[in-house]
Amino acid sequence: MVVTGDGEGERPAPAPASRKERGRSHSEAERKRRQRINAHLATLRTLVPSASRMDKAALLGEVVRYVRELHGKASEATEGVSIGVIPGEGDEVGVEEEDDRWRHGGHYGAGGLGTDADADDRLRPRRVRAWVCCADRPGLMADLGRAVRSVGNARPVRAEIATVGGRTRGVLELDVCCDDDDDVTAAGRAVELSTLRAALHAVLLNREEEHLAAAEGCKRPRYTTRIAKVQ
Amino acid sequence: MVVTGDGEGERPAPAPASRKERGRSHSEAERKRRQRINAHLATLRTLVPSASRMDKAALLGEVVRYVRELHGKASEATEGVSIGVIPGEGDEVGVEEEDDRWRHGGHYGAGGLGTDADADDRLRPRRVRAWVCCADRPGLMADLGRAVRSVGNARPVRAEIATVGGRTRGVLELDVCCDDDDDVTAAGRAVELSTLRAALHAVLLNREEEHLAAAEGCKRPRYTTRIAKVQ
DNA sequence: GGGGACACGTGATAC
DNA sequence: TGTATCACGTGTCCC
Repeated sequence: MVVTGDGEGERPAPAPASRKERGRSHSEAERKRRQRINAHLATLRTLVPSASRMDKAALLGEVVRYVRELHGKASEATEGVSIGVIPGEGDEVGVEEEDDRWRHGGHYGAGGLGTDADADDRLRPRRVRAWVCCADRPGLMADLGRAVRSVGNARPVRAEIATVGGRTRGVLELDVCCDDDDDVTAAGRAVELSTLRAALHAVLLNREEEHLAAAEGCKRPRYTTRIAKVQ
Repeated sequence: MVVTGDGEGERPAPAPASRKERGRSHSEAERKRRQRINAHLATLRTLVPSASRMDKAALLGEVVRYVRELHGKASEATEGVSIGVIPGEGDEVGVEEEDDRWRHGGHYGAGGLGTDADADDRLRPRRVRAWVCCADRPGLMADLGRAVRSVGNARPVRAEIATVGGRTRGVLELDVCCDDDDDVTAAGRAVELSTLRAALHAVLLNREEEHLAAAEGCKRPRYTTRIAKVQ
């Protein structure tokens, strides 16, 4: 407890400026600083998707994830232009869950405080990467969009579509979030993924002869790559 | 100071659980929480460019700016398909620096605490937007990538390339960062930009007759659009 | 009660 | 010297 009297009874008597006054301006400055930080935190809460009603620490974790998500894309674009999206010769469709999440260069201090992100790993939306490679055709984009929407509460995070020589490859990254009381069981997750896979397979099967012919007509390699963020 | 004895001398005697023990576990948990937050903060410090050696509040401000930067790009892509990237009829190349930076919806609290991000505005990487519009041809992507790399320490943040009807437009956004003791003079900045511009001009001039002929051969417009949905 | 999360005031410390 | 930041322990409120 702070002594109620204003006099400097005993003690080393640190300064001529009344100790009480100093303490007051001090705590006031500290309060200012705190609310500066919290203001920025509140701003971040509005910026980062689905970070409302989050713990302060969890919010920061989500911000880390979000920044990594975007930051990673940028450096990926560095390598020329994302060769991963270049379409191959064969038709294919794939869906995979990325659970090797951001384990690069974390360096959470030297000490033993590496357990901070373990708790909310469970509740976090899981990153799913889906791709399809087939002959290009008009309406392919729309079909891919439909495929994405076919799986419930999947948030498209990023999409790349490249078309070269009439062949198209689309790579989608989704956050499949199980916000509320959805089934987070392995079975529930699997059915969502298979739904997405089936939808993409439908996209693949949709190629028609006229489109094939059209693709034949244009031998010249044609790139169209697009890096987009959807929130 | 807390009384050193373990006994509950007088006072309301709050609980049968030794008060000292409770306080210890309490402060311990609080410390745990603190270092959880700080760990995420340290991670953010490594993720956000030029945010090392920054005040905790300033760091968060920078994070806000960074997230807004990428987030803004995302919502830009939302409008259907970023019509800005649709190629026009004439060949052109451009380089411009975006200095109207993120002055939208700041709302840094109502008070006078709006001065925290002013200091590091100078050291921050500047955003450069470069574009080229020409006839499509194989290898255009590679050439653009080369053009980007031709200017030192330029980090590609985002790239869009759209090809329609044989005409291609590529828009690149770069962070030209002057981290260490590089020349931040106006002359130094100008030479970097002109280097980039020259490289892009070389890309533009590279169109050859065979590519033009090839472009004639494929009349069918080829779109690459994007699913977009923003909350 | 017990645990988590937050704001607060305070001592230490750097420029 | 004042004026920043930071970590710490504590009180308090809410599941």
